[in-house]
Amino acid sequence: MATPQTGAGDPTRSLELLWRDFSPAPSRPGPKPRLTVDRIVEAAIAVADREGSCFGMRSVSAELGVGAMTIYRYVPGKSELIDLMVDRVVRNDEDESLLEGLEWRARLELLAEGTWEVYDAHPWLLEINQRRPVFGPDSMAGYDFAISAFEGHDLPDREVNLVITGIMNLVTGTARQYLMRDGAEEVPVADEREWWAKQEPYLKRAFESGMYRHIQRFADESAWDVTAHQAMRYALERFLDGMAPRMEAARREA
Amino acid sequence: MATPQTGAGDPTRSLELLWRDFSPAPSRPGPKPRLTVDRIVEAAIAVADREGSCFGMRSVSAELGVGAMTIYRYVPGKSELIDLMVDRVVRNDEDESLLEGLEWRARLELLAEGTWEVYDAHPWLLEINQRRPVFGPDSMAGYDFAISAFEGHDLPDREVNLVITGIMNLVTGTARQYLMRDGAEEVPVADEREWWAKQEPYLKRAFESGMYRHIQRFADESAWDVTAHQAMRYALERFLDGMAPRMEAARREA
DNA sequence: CCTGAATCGGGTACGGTGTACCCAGTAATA
DNA sequence: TATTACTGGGTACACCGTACCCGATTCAGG
Repeated sequence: MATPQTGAGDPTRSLELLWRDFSPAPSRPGPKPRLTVDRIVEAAIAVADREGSCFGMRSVSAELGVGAMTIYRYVPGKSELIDLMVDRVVRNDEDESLLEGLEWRARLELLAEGTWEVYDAHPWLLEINQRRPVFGPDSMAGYDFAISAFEGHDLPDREVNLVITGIMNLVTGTARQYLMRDGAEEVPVADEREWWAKQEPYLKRAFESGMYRHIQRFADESAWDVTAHQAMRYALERFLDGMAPRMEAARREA
Repeated sequence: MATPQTGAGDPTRSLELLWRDFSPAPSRPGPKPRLTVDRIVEAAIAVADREGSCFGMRSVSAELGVGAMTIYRYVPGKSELIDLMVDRVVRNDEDESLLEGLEWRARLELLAEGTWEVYDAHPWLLEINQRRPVFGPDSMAGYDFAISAFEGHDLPDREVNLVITGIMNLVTGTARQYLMRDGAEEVPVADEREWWAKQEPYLKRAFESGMYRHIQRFADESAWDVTAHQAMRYALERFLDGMAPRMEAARREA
């Protein structure tokens, strides 16, 4: 049984670490610290990526080759560490000039694809309670980019907000259904097909029972051949189709 | 730190329990069982609802007034119990005749609202790994109802599937962002407003730094006054707007 | 009726988690 | 050099899911 995470520890502590300035510390007595917060965050991400599901603090310590409790000198607790990991992982070093001249739709698609890629690379993100997000420099930059898609349009701020969260939630929701890894210790159940094969006899019996009238006509086997990314793109495209007339109406007359 | 769940234990065991028939058991030696699977599932749901975040097996035992290990006589483990809870919680006892004559759009909105209500009543659902879902009688009925929305239309099976999962993921994603409870032991951080107030000084400093050019023009305070349900509805309506022309094109000529 | 067998509920214990706490060693300051 | 703040490591605790064992209970067969 995996032990996923709640995220969002003491926000003050997290925020201090997220926005910490890097001015050289005044020289102080005592041994020089062997670690840095950045190295710990980096290591924790590596561990979380590798262990598939959630990670343990002891694993992070081991990754860094230090004692179990040492990292607590740098980071107040696991929740705050997760806040740091989240902000680190959404960092985007792409050259902003590449976006020059992109339409709103292309920009929002880019937003969705970028978010998708992050989830694809770091599925453990999907197990984190993202309610009450703690905004760090990189999450902020992400939101800033999202807003840039609406330049040249007079869509009300409130609606801009709704659109962005809509897209994010759509991507997150789909990613959660398809990308989330199993807990580390569980049997990997080989592939998807085997999973459904196990259910088949029960489902078949259910169909034959005569309840579930509509599902019955749903015979086309290939209906189920949907990749995670296709599902996300389909929902996204329909959503943007629905946005199009509104964006057109809000286009600022030059 | 809460300990959310992975769901999906041994699927065979879960399926056996989900689709167990209720023919009276042949009389066997040994004392009569004091509990039933149903009572355990019911109790576990009550505990999960009350404890806000995830529940412990010992709490379920206590709720039923039995020893810690007793429930393991009825249910193989926590994961399988969760599978049962999920199927129980999506049960819908509404009279199907109420749906008579509803258009596809109204039906899909009903699907979304119903799902939303389930999440609202049982936020712990949002912490469960729903990849590799185990289909029980009630999940099946839910899917059957979803498909019924497409009656009288010749939308390809594959696309029907995409639409349904799209809506479900959209609702789940939004619910996850807004409805998810904090872990039980964490400070409740009172209200939402206090949470953002804590972040404000940092965000303000960030704005003043001059990076984040776009977020800066985003001055309308009321832009953030969005309820969870409004966010869900907005995304849903745009999605359905995008669906409308396709549904129109697929309407079966009578 | 009695006896054997199967099942039940409860208790103990194990390995895992996050982390509070203490202690010895280190290195910059006065 | 003496002081002092700070570091890293180890131990220990409470909690989790649950494997295992044992005595009590109640049926089926003789």
